Amino acid sequence: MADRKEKYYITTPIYYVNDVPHIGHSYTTIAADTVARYKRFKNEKVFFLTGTDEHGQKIQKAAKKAHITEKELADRVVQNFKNLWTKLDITNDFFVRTTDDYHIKCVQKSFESILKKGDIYKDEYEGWYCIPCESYYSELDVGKEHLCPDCGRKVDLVKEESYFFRLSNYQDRLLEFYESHPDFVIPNTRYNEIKSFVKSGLKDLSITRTSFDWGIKVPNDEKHVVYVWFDALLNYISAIGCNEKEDFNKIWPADVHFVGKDILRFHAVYWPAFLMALNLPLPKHIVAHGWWTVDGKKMSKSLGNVVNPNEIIEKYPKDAYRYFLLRNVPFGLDGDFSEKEMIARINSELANDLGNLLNRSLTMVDKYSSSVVSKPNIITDKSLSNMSSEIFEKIEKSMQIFRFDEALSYIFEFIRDANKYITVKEPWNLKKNAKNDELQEVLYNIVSSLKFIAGMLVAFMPDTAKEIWKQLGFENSIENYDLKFFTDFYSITTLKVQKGGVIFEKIDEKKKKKSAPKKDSKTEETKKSDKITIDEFFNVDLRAAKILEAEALEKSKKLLKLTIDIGEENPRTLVAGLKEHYSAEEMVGKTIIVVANLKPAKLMGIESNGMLLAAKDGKTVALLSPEKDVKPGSKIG
RNA sequence: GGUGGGGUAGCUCAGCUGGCUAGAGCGCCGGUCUCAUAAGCCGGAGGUCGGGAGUUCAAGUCUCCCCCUCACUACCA
Repeated sequence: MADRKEKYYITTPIYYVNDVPHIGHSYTTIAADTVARYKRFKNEKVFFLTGTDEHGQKIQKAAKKAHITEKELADRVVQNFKNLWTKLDITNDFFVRTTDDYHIKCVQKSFESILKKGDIYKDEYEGWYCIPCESYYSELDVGKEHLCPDCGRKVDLVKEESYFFRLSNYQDRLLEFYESHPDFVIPNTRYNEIKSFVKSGLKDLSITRTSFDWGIKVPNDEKHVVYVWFDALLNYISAIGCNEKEDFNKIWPADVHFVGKDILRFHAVYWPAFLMALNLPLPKHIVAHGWWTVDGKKMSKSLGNVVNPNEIIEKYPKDAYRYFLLRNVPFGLDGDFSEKEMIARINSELANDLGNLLNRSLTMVDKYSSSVVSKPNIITDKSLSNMSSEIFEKIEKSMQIFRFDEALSYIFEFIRDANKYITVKEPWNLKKNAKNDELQEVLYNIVSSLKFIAGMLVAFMPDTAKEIWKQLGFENSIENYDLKFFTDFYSITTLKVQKGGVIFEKIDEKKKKKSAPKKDSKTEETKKSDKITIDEFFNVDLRAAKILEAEALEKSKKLLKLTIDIGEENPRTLVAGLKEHYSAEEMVGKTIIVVANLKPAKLMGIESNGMLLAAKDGKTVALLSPEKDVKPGSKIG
């Protein structure tokens, strides 16, 4: 069975269509695309999958709000993703949608098969339901006081018939598997996290719902709809034939599932368990990457700093964007996106080091050798050739562990070597002194280096590689050449170069100004949709409150217990997460502003009645307080 | 609180199983070539390698304690 596998199978997560594509989506997809291209470059057969997750309550809600059907909504958003992937030249072989027929059938079939086996069973799901949020939470989520983790309101205990997946049965097998496959989860710290999560115990998983119906119906029990992960994860097999078609075994198991760290658990715990239940082999690697911050800040809609890849690639070359994302962050860690840094890299690495190397080299070939280089009979200086083999080896190692940043740094190390070589050899002097043989060799070495560089870049910056290729004067496109043509440094016999334009323009900071108004208009948009009426505002009862006592809670990292006067008969107790910013002593006597009509919450065993207002700016937290003395209990508004 | 990472030049980070005067890239300063996108190349700038103690002939590199930070988890916003 295993022998039938023919293709390197690589996937991105399927993206939820309740969202517009942002830098994070593009990063995962570009990373996967890079591996796909790299494998193809090495003459391996590849199957590269991406797609969309289109079911669930959120979509149902959003569609209702927009007065369209769920499918119409999904169709619309899917197009956003597809368009972006086209623009980024993503080379996926297929695009899976969870609303496609084959997927629905696959989920139903898989469900039935596990049901038959006994690892799916019907029971009652007891969940805590928050009506306003329309969401279920576990006992753990809601805590002892049964409050919604999102809005803080009381949740109701709801019993609902549900099908469960017997995840608890798989705990030992999973742990065994992790032990014997230490590179199953990459990077290592994530591997440790997963292991300890599973060790701490697994509960059976509720995998159906009856409370909404935008989803895949459970066979023979149609009031149930398959819930999230059992639907979504199966895309990885539904897209390639669901263990039915001839080709399935040529592709499955997946070699790499690329995921963000937020959905690692589902891929590294649930998914292998589902596969075990289906008697299918497990994927080779789950590779989890970090988050992107923007200019050091967390990306969020409210900050209005969500990076839209479409806007970036309008302003900068697509390859520069790919390069920056892949180069700037060690895979697995969180990365920071800033246009300033991206411009710095474009200018110094792409324009100065690489672009200029191509440019100066071809100019010399034009000037000194009528645009033609040929392989000399004897090559005396093989330093660049030797370095290229070393570099390629290093790149290989880095790519095996998905360290794109390292791989790129090696390529650019070689680019610097080539620049150095030119400086040392001084072709202009060879020309002046009519040392033609030596000059020919030097030019040949340089052009061969560029050939090597183009090959190494093909996975990371496809456009750039192609452009270099064209300027080097190759008649066939770069994809037509075998790996050997690149690893064999002296594979060029003769070449007439076709010098073209500059491949990376230098960017001055002026470009940045253009982005400013764009950001503003975006913020306005979000503001518009978020506007509330005055009545809605006054639903919140804001009051001035005087702090009578304050006490730091010993066991808590963040919490202070405050006793406050808001003009009521008895003082109230309020617990606030301020310990890291204010000491208990300095709180006493202050007049602050609190939300008085918030439902009580129990924190560290103490009931908190209300919430105080504070301004947060990344690290700084500042309490709001009335500018003049007012009576405790004064209304704000 | 538990677990697992980190804390090394202004910035981003390399430094494997302990061993010559602690490295790279960027930024900065100075020099230099001229084929080139005022690019390239060379040199410099000097960082208590988080703090303290210990092991050793020898410690960013091992041990212990402490501080800070990040992730996961718990608890909780």
